[in-house]
Amino acid sequence: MDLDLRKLRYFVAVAEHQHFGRAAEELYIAQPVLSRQIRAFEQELGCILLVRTTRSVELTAAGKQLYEEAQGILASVASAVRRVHDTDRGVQRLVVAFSPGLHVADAIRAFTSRHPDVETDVVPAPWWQQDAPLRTSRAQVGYLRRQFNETGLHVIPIGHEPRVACMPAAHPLACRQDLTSAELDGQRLLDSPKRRTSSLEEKFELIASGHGIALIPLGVARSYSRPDLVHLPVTDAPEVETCLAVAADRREKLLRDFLQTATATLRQT
Amino acid sequence: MDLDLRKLRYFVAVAEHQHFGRAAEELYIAQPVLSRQIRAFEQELGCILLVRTTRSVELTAAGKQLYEEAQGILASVASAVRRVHDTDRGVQRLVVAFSPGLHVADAIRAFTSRHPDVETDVVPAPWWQQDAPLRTSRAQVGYLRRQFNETGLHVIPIGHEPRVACMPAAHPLACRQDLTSAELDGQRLLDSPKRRTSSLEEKFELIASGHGIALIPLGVARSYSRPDLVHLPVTDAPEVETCLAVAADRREKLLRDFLQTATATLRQT
DNA sequence: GAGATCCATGCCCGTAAGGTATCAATCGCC
DNA sequence: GGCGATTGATACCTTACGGGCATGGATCTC
Repeated sequence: MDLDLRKLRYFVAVAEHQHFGRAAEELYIAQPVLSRQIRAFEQELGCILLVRTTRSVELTAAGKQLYEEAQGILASVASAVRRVHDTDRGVQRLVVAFSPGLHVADAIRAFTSRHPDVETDVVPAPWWQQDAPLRTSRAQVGYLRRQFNETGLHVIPIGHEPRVACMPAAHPLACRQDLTSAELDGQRLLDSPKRRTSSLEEKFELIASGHGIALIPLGVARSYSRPDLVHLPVTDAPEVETCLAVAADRREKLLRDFLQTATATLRQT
Repeated sequence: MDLDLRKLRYFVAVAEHQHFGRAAEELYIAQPVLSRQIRAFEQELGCILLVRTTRSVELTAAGKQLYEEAQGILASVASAVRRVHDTDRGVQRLVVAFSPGLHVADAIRAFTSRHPDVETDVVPAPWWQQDAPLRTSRAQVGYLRRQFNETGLHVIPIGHEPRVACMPAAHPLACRQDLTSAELDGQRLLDSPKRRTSSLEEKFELIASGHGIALIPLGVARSYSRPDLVHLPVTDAPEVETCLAVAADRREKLLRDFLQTATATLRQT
């Protein structure tokens, strides 16, 4: 079974755009090539991944499954290659996962000044599965919002964040100063870590187009502001805890140092 | 960065054989092809993976790193493809990891007779990291020896196993009926889950060639017997616990059913 | 020093990936 | 209902790369 990563990447592009033309554009290849490659890929795999008409491209069940799997495969290949390069060049590296809106810059700056020899990277943590980069050892430590399965992870709480209601600027409640959760009762809420296939951007798109409103952490709201959305404090909504997390079986000195530096940085501010 | 899985497989073959000719033979390609592919692979990666002389092939540090990474990548690609096929065909599958010498056949037979619609697979668990297949979700449940990090796993003890001393047939102690651990004091012991790069076969090779002796679970000794090695009971060595393990966040009905069937099977025997 | 072993190089061929031009089906619109 | 726009598929050509064979060149053995 000689799955080809090139074709897998092609498939991912098509799956994401649901459009052969745009996917081809992104991949810098001609559209007919993409059509043929995808068809060949389906034949190699022995199952149909996409249902195409001239007006739409949709994923089949197998296609959806492959798309999910592909995320992990491509990401782990990329980070494996990076680790090989690191080993080759003899550098140590610390990869920090972060949830959007949490600022890791201070801690990383402090850390790199103490360890100029260690290279650092940051990777975003998917909102629907904050712990994924830690579990797949793509990152060694994470600045995360505490809404994930903590088994096997060591978690250090570092703060709190209020939740705000995110709604279209045209919404009847949008002119208010703040809200209580009771006032949101009648509203359709698009809620959190359940639907695995949608990105934050998609979620905002849904909200902007009037499909509902959402309760999101303040930091997320700040980092994704759009003119057609407003964010209102919800006075009695439970706060979100933010935390540092590391895989419980990691014991490297580098990690301990980072945690120490990070918590020290927090205490100063 | 367009890493090619074919070349990665080629590299793995060479790394395992440390010999281009034999690797090529295993891959059913000509040796010159392999030489060129590996060289091209090194250029794509931008680092040297192998130091070759006409008499030996050795992995560089980067090569060793890549070899480690490759194991995981290739395994996860293979299991991803299988899951895609499963989704396509609409079948459910249960993958059982097992440590060598633990017999899972009864439980699986009982399970499949209760769930003829569910396909089952078994995969070997690496001795130096029994929990790996569960952590990478390559398997949903494992028959393992209880010598791994249990955080995030749900563990059900199912039995005990004595340890035996494994030594060359020519060893001075080899004629004994049994031993006590005190008698092993002077001996060089090759012990357990530390060296991550060696297979069980290599370990036995080391023992056979007189580099030391090892304490291993009886079941392992039984399933890997060689004429040039003998296994002697060590009367006071601590026993190894065997167990069923599942990822703590897995809650599928299928898994519960399997655990139930498996423990019931144990009680009968 | 002769022979064996083993990786590298040179040369050839076939397949498959990529490009351009074009077709065919569907939708929107007047 | 017909026309144009959009979009995926097909046809055909070119190029690049994987693979095979023959052979070179280095190293170890005896």
